[in-house]
Amino acid sequence: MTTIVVIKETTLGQPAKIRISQSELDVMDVLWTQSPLGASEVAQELAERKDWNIRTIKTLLARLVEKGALSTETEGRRYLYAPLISKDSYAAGATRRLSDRLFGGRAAPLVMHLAKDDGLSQDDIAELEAILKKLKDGA
Amino acid sequence: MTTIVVIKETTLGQPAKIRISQSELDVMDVLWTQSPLGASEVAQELAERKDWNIRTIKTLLARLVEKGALSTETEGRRYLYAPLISKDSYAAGATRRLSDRLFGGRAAPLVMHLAKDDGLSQDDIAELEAILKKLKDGA
DNA sequence: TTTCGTTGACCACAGCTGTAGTCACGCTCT
DNA sequence: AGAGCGTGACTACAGCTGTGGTCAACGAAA
Repeated sequence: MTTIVVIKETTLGQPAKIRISQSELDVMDVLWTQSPLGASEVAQELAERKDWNIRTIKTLLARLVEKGALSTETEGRRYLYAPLISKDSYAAGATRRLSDRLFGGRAAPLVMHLAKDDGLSQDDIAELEAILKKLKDGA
Repeated sequence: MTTIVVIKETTLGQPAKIRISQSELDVMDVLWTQSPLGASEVAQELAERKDWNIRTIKTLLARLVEKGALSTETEGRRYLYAPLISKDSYAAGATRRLSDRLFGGRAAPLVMHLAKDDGLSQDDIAELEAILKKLKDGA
């Protein structure tokens, strides 16, 4: 007997290119900081930065669930939302895409852009040097 | 007599947040490499990478002109297109936005993401170290 | 001169995004 | 028991994006 195992694409490689829009990212940020939260709690957190109607936030939450970026858990008659993808992995993907797309995957020119225009403080520079040292030793 | 000089917003600060979409960026890339070019020449360059109908490319060119990302120059009865914003300045803006949005403007975590996942070769590391040294000396 | 291919101008249309509105349902307060 | 209010489900709608079609005009080829 032959067993055929079908692996969904979404389980391979990148976390299934979920596209998160700008506004959606604002919502994700809240839940990356603290989760799970209900819609109104998310709204409360966002209120400081965004002047959004609660419906707008609910729409964004629903879209994120639909896209597979958030999970829901029922609590009473409402949902509690929590991220399904970590900020770290999202950031890694976004960074890589930018680097590939604009700099042919090379990090140096990217860092140079950050450096220009007051992008890097002395602290940043020190921190980067530490990272590089570790990388060199490690590899 | 008083002379009033009106400086359009677009001439200040950032190059007037022109939003360039993914596909549009592919077109810009061609013209950043070589310009000015007519639509069919752009299409020819893109043909190697993209399977786009010439109309699609013309639409993208038109939209980029409309957005102020490209200039046109008439040659006979066709246009020659050329970038109005440099790849460098676009890349700088995109990098800064990413860094601000995802890493609170700090470069270090960004570089760490590049480092993970085989993002940095030994050459890259050496290059970055050189950049950092220059930055430290310069500042 | 008739035909043809190329060009920009304008149009199309579905999916994504930003930003809500409406609705029915079930708690909570009176 | 009735009135509000918060909840998710569904709907709306304009602007952007991806992708390409139509059309009239013009220059080249036959």
